[in-house]
Amino acid sequence: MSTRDRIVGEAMRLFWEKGYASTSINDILKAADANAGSLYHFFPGKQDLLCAVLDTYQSGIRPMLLEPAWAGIDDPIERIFALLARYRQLLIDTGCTYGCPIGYLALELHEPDPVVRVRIAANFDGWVDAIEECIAAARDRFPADVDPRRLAHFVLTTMEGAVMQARTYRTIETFDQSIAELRRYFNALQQTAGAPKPKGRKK
Amino acid sequence: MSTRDRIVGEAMRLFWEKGYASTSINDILKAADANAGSLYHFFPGKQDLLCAVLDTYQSGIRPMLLEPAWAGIDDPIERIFALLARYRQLLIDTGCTYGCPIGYLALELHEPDPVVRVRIAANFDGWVDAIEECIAAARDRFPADVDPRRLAHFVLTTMEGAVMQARTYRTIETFDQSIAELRRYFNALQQTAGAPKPKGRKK
DNA sequence: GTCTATATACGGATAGAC
DNA sequence: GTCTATCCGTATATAGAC
Repeated sequence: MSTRDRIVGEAMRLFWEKGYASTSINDILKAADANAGSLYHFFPGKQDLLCAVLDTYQSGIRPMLLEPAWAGIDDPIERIFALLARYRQLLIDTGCTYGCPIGYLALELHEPDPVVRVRIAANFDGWVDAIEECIAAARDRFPADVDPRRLAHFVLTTMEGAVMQARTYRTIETFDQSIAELRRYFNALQQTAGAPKPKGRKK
Repeated sequence: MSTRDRIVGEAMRLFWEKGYASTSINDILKAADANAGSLYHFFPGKQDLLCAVLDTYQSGIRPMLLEPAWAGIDDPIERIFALLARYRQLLIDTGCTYGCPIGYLALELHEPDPVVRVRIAANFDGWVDAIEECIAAARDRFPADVDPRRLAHFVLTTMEGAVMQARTYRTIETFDQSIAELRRYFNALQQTAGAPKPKGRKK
């Protein structure tokens, strides 16, 4: 594994565990067993390293996040909740301390440089894209006026808000309850899908 | 206005605008037109000042947040959405940069001292209490198996998640859409309230 | 591309006169 | 309770040999 990859990987882990501001260049160097000269050879500064981390997250959404979460699950709606269950497991594994690394950075960096902000937004977009695909695949279970992308953003809203509370209360309870409410919302939407529009239903 | 109050007030503003870590003691001193000696006369350290800020937020929930938001609004469910509209206005007024100061701190402080974390949780609790009261006041509009506190936490979940996205995308659109989905969920719950439990309905 | 030593600034916190 | 000067650690970043 190259020095560059080690630096990016350890930075990714440390930004997640300690936050961006609280992680010093020295922390990263020690964890990656590298020297300052190496880091500044690859990156002009700390922020550029952050950009590399965010790019790595983005390109990892499908192979590292979605594919493991969706293995063996075919129903598109169940895939949504399987993804949310991954975040639940992440919280459980860390004593409800670490949740979504992107959401964390999104709030920690108050007025980030545009180069950083667009990358955070791109990560959210990639996540929402995946949820939207699931909803679109189950399109005929929902009322016609349900907007798949809007609903997908709402799933992200729920996940991030639920993670925030789990972290604050250091308990999985509020997370589970928020996901349960989201599930109930999905059920309610699907129940009302058939009745109001009995026109042109396929098959 | 006392020096102490000026220090707490400016710290509150700066923590909100720049974050806790990025706000230096010197920033606060300059903004409050005070000296280091004064600050350390009132507070042992920066974290104690943060605690004072969080206590101020908590005691201000009703007079500073709920009462203005609820002025002239009697319907308990409309009160919930009126409160959410306050956060919307906050985002609008700041170019979608600053949202809920508590949620911000909740994610910025990764592993905060227990003294800090319990104060963040207390702020969330106070907020959820208010929402729960609204839902409880409209209890008979919802199905019997709706848990008012659980649903109240879900409102907080939605608000915080929606604010996070508004900040990231620098647009009010995703915020509005998330609130619209929450409204739709509330409507769906209320529509199903009458039918499944026609027993002992009052009046 | 890797290493050590270091420049330079700023952080939180303190001392002690007034 | 207020003020100035300052300690001391750590931060990001750089210089320059290898």
